Amino acid sequence: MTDSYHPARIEPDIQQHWEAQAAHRAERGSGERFYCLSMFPYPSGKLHMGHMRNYTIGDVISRYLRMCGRRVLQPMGWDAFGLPAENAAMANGVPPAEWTRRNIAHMRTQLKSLGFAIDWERELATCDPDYYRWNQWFFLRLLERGVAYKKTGVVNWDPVDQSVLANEQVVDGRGWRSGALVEKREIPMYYLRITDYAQELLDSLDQLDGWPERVRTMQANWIGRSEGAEISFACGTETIKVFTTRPDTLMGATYMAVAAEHPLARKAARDNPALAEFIALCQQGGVSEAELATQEKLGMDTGLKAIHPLTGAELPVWVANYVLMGYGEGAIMAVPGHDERDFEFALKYELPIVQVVSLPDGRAYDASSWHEDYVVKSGQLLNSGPYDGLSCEAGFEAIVNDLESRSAGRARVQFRLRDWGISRQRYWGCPIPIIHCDHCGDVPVPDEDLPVRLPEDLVPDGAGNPLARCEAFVNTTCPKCGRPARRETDTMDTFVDSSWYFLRYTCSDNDQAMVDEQTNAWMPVDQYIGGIEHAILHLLYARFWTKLMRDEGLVAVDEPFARLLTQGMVLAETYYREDAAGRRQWFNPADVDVERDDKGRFVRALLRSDGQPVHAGGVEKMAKSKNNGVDPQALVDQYGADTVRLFSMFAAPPEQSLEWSDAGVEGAWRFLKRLWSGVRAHLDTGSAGGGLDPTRLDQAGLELRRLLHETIAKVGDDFGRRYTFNTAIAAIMEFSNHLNRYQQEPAADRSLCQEAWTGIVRLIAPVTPHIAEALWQSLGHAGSVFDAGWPAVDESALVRQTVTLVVQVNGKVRGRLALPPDSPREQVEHLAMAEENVRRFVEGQSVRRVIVVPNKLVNIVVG
RNA sequence: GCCGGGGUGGCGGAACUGGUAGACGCGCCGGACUCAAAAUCCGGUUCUGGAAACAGAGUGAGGGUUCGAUUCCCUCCCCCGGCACCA
Repeated sequence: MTDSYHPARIEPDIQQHWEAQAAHRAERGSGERFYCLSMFPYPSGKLHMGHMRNYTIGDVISRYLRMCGRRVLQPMGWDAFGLPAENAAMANGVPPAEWTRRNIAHMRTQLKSLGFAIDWERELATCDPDYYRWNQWFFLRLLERGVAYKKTGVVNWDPVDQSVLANEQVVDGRGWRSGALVEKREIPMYYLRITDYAQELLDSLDQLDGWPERVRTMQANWIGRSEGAEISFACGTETIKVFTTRPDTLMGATYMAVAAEHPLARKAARDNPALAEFIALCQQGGVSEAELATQEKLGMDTGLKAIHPLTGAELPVWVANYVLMGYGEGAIMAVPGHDERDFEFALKYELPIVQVVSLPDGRAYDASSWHEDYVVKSGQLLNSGPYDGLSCEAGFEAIVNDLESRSAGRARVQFRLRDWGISRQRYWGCPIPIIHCDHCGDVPVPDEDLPVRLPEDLVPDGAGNPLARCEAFVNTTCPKCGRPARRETDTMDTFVDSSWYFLRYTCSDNDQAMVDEQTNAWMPVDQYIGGIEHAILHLLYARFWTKLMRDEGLVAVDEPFARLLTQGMVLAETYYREDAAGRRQWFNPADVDVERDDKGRFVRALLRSDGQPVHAGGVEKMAKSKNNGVDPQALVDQYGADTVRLFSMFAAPPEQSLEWSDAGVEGAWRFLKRLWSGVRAHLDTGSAGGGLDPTRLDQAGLELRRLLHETIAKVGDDFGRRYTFNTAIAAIMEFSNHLNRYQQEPAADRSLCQEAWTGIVRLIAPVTPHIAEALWQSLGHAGSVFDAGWPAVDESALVRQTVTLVVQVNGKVRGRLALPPDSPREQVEHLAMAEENVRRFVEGQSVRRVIVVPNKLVNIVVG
């Protein structure tokens, strides 16, 4: 053992040793299986702090459970298809395949240098044909079952680049490269019927009790089940079908509104140029919901009249940009009296507003301004003819019944969730295995011809999909009739790739089948860890895909992830200077020095290169745009993997955002140095001397041993149940402070010190595995610390001689009592009253109550 | 706009079931060691008053429930995540 801690010397050796021993192979061990999965990274170039944090959390859990005797699978792979590779190709002229594979190689090296207990034999990349062939194979099964189907969908269209744009490529309504105004355009796409699974996806959320409540709530709201009615309004020879959650307010409907894309709107526009112009206006802008929901409400009368199915009254039909074609029927009955958006619209276009539900406490209705209580369902119907006086519930039922008897409507459940469009007009993705034949139509590629390989040498240029221009790919023959035909050039949404990768890890060596019996042996994933930003889409699609595979008889589980941990973002301070035009130039925190006053408060920040001040821009998510990224690799090179791992686990609990601090890293480094020198000092005193005999310990020894076993209990609880690694580490630090102090006493018991150090080394091992292995051997053990087992709590060591009770008067602390545990209530009260300081506050007042919480607190209520 | 989450010392955070607010770490202040510096070690550190004992205030703002509220309820402010083609 060296005198001081040198991570650069020990870490590579230990990593090589693990590799030589195949220490992280999932088949090792004999205990119950545990599948610990971290969300796989997009290979963007190099590891960032978010990855580092995510995988450290997974590694701590994996290594802790491994020490507890579980057989742990911790795999790793690459979410390797996607837009950034195409953007990099445009910038550098390098094919996405080459760029991606180079990034993977580099990031794999980085992950290895961090010492994660990953079973690398199962590694996969979604851009490998061996992986994506199964996307294609399963897509064909879904097509056979009718789960996959084709229909048109709306996309962002850049008229200059002649390209479909992703939502993030639309900036302020314009294409990010061309600057052209973006238009909505309808194109044919493949969809998956996730709405057929909406009810099951909603219902089984209840079983996911290992998921954070907020994620379940977000998913439930996303699925958005609502009970209401479908109502048909005659409109000339056509019918306008609407869905409403408030059929009870039908008598308050004063106009109809349809989406700009609604067939009726298009028809009406044919001989109405003004309306056609308005519809064209609605086609401008992007398709994202945030954009649609925040735009100004606009509308135009079509001149058409719809017939109210109960009263026969004529209602004007409007086109309105707040009605979405993608939700419900693309048309609504507007009840401005009891819907805020309809109200706003009616007020703007001077449409009639009718109150049909009475307000609570007989409040007066005000048709000139909106009030929240207009949507309440607790009142009685009025202005509703035969339904007057009914409650909303009764009115709902009566009106739906009447509609049904006239074949003008029925009760129906509607989901907010829409079917999943999986077609992407992009090159770097999994080809959709379809061949278009002029004679046979859309023909699935036969299973034996899979995979449809993506050519890997194309370079996108931003103008459309290069795959569509790749003759060698596009031109083929029809599998049915053998005549010349064209391949589909759309690729799959990358969410398809990430919807089942966790299944493939369990059987990645099987080239005959998508999954096998190993899959059912490992599934479900016991613990899934990833960013909160995936709370809805990725997790919902993965749940859905798992159910699809279950219904195909491929997997046994209903739900893929038993327990979910959503980690927070990694943040860092930002610094900038403003130029004359008000543009900000951002400086990396590593290049800035901070001056503080003598109370440690921030005074100013100076750029190291020129000594001149910069502005502090607050703490933000690490991002290229703010130049506040901290490179984990630089820190690993400087301090070693253990220090970086330790700080990232210590600085915040996993669910919260983590603020990066170089000074904090320094603190983690100091702790590991003290740990090293503490063990070193212990070993320098000579032999540990026989076994520990607790009965021969003095007061200080008993106290230290109690702290040791309290710490073992606390750390095990924090690692195993709470997943609050920060408090586990704090407890280990606290105990090691005590131990360092204790072992400097001349009367310190050497055997107790030995027990304590071997305890600490095992407790910290999941977080800082390299130093733990090294110290474990220094303390005289052969073999790996991860084979040593988790330390056991000695219950007898936990017994306390005294407990401290707080004495309060009227809820304010006025004194403390040191008493044997479980002292009788009378004695506690008596001693509390006798306290000098307590008497001062009780004197002259009458004692009304005395509350005693055993072993904790006495509160004397006076007054 | 809609859905979800958060706000505690100079800073990151702790307080797990309504019971001592500020564990642990950073920073800062003072001291030891050193020719000196770095590193290391020891002590102090919520704010206000006080030499101290101690007292008062204090968990985004305001109100409520309770013997007792960071924790439960109501109203408001600010920050962050998601919104279906970023992953």
